Amino acid sequence: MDAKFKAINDPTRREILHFLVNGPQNAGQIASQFDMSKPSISHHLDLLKQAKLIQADKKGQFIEYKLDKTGFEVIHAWFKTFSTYFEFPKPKIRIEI
Amino acid sequence: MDAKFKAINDPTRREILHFLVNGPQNAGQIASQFDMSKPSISHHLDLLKQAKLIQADKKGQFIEYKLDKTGFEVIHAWFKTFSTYFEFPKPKIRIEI
DNA sequence: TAGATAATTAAGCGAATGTCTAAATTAAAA
DNA sequence: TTTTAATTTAGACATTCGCTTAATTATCTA
Repeated sequence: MDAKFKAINDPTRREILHFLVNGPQNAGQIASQFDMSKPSISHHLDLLKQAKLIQADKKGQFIEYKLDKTGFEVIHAWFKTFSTYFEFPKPKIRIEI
Repeated sequence: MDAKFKAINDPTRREILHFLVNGPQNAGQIASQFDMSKPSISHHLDLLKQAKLIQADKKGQFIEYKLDKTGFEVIHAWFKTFSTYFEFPKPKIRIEI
């Protein structure tokens, strides 16, 4: 639990998560999008992995990262504990009969 | 944005938020539920307030705190940017005609 | 097998975080 | 008005965090 909130606390890590919405990327591709050393990005990836917000798949010499539903669901569940206090805006639906 | 993620990163602050789901409480009442000094709790309340996750209402000598929808909606919106990648479990609805 | 490439691990350092005690502020009560 | 109570502000200190460079591990290729 702590690891997940810690993971999303950092802006670089949140940006990594957003990049991965467009599909899996390997560590080098991710790092190339930041003005930051590769070891730093590697460390960020490690924290995201520990939080189960991303998954790592080793593909030969490369390591491919993608979003992991597991961690997101846990955060989402925490968030929903506040829905008794106030409802969040929902997408409108329309039913025609 | 950063302030909100920072605010929910700390376990004490998350616990404060949960206490306030049951209704407003003043600073002393909140502090009494933690094995921690009042100034520390006061500081946590300040960070939650800056993040617009809680609101403060001065009532005479007391200060009453309650949840603030503003901040929660911003976090919720961030979270929803990942819904294109995977859907989160939704409550089932049933329509009878 | 030797060399090059992808990525992580290790070590170190300044900045930010969370906690405490002591002091200050504000409002109620005697 | 003096005292008490509720709360915050200030200052100090240990821990954690995010970053860097250097070293290590693992894999591919010539």
